[in-house]
Amino acid sequence: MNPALDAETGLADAPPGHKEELRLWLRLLTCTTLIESEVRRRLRARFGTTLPRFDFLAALDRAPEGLTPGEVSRRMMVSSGNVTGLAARLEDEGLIERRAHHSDGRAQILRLTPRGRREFARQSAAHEAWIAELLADVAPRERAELFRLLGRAKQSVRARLTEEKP
Amino acid sequence: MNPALDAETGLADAPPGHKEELRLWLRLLTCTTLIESEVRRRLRARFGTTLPRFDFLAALDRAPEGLTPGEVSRRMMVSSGNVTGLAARLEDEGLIERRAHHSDGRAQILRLTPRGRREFARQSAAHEAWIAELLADVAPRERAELFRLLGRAKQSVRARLTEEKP
DNA sequence: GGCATGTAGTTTAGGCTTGAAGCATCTTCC
DNA sequence: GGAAGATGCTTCAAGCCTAAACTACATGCC
Repeated sequence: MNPALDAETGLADAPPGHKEELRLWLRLLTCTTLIESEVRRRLRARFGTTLPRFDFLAALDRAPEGLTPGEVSRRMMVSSGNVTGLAARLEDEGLIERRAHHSDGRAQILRLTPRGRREFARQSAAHEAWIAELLADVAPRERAELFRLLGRAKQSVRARLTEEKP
Repeated sequence: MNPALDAETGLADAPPGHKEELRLWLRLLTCTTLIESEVRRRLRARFGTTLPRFDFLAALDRAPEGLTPGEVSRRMMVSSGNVTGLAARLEDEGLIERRAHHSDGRAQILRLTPRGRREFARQSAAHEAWIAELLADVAPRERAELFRLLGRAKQSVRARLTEEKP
């Protein structure tokens, strides 16, 4: 796969149709960055934790029977090496625990400890309220439309990704 | 199981409207992450560079007179300590150069070198094409609407941020 | 069984990122 | 002029993140 490199785009003053997609992408990125860094700030200030840790607990919270590190890696969309490090820290803090997999000798099962579950419940409630607060000025109808259009974008991107690794 | 947790999503109870904002946020984050990690992958594969470096060059490319590190920090929305490190690496690679500020003894001016400008032009053309490619399935009308709604979201978030630090 | 191939996790080197502490310089206000 | 505070930048410690190399186990095929 080779995205048709537009010959005319080489110079700064070239105004091809592409510019619009670029502006859309930059705005998407700005929105995400603004929300994400505010959430990081608050997680740190209120709970002394970080977004990756929060996301990790969230993944486990949704799977009461536990998850393998590989599954956590896929759900969080991060590398498996990253999961190894995060899991070690969370285990040290007593928020998660490891068990051997019942049938696969290579795998493990990670689960929230009772304390991890309690901690996450507190954090999660606050987190949900923060998001609602930050997006309060987007009317319900606009939110629904935004959600739909983002779904479209997601689909568009995913189609291009799977295309090139068959 | 914690009775305060919703059985389906594992998320804590909250006033009814909140779930929707959360789903919107998660989708926004997924979209951004998908595009961003694909762009990182391609920048690495094709140009042996990284997204922060690319963004840094982009900021300087838009300012022919050069920028102070502080200005770069604001435009990239990253900490000033971060800019220090990136600038050092880019200077080592000969892509940017530093000059003393004409009037402020504390400040500097960072500018692209000719080589930096050439490098960025190459990368930028490819980057723009990638974004257009990834978003190709979003129709022009949908793109415009998405852009507008994201503007609304951005505005909503920003209003909440400035609110609390007067 | 036994080899080839694939998959699950870990390790490692290197880069990115932040918040906080620190230094130098600038600005303001007396 | 000079003190007090603000601003620009760097340094530092700690954590996040990835790709690539590696180990250990599993599975398929003969």
